[in-house]
Amino acid sequence: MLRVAKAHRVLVNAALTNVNLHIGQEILLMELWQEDGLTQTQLADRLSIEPPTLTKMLSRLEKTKLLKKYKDTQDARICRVFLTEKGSACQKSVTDLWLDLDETILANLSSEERLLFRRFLIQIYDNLESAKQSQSSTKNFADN
Amino acid sequence: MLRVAKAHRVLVNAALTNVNLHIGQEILLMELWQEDGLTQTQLADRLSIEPPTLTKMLSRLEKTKLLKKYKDTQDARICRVFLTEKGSACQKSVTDLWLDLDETILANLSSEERLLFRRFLIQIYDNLESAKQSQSSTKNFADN
DNA sequence: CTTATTTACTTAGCCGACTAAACAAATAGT
DNA sequence: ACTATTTGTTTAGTCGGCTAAGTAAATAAG
Repeated sequence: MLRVAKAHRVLVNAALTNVNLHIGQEILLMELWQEDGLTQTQLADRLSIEPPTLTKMLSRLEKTKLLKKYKDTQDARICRVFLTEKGSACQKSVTDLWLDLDETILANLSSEERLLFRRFLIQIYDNLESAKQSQSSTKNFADN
Repeated sequence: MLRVAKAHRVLVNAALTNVNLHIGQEILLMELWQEDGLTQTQLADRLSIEPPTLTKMLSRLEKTKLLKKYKDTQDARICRVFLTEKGSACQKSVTDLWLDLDETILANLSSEERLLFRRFLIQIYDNLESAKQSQSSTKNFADN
């Protein structure tokens, strides 16, 4: 599975260089295409990354003028992230690229098989999540 | 699938900190446990990583005294990588950890389902590899 | 009202991954 | 024999990921 993930990563990376993006930046943009003006905390949550990682990514994306950060008017602690025109513009090319890759990945698999594979992935994800839960709870226990 | 890979990574990482290893270092050590004294090129090939990545990893593992590099006596360009006693010693804890995680991942899946899942993964891996092939061949074509 | 705590984000520093470019040693061409 | 090329590794610099520690603003507690 690790090999699959790595091979996938390599292909995504190669495809993204044509759009002048680095790997990881595309899924951040995808969240914004779905909902613009998100808080950094919301973004970090949806991407399952830590806040410091997000800070760096945002500053780089801001440098390439794909997005902008604005302070919230209600709460001065909060920064909201907005797409620029350039950021909105590259949506189609990236989603096309993504759909293409999805199709090559799942070639030679019937729709039943794809569904089954998806079910397995969900099961495994749940297993991992519950393992993480029990792990962190024992850690909290040790803290007392 | 990306979420699964990421969740997996998080758990591996948490487990490895107990053994004082960083993620990625364990699979490098696994290759050496299987065959000691490998060339850096061989190692990079087996890990599917680029030589510069390996150089850094090795220098860090050498700093923590888990392995040593020696120049080949036949060919002065070649460096061969050998485990130290400390490097050999942590084999059991890591493989145990790995087997444990494998079991938690695949919980609630029958052996038939596991086999099927494995088949899917192999199919997808092949798809990715052939896509990479066609991609690099068009690139070579463009170079002429 | 003043202090403590929580919340949102940033900075510093480490690691794995990459590319591009350099370097050194062995081999091939002439 | 001397140059050119290939092969093996390293250096420099970028990016995504993390933790630990810090800052600033909002809220809770006294």
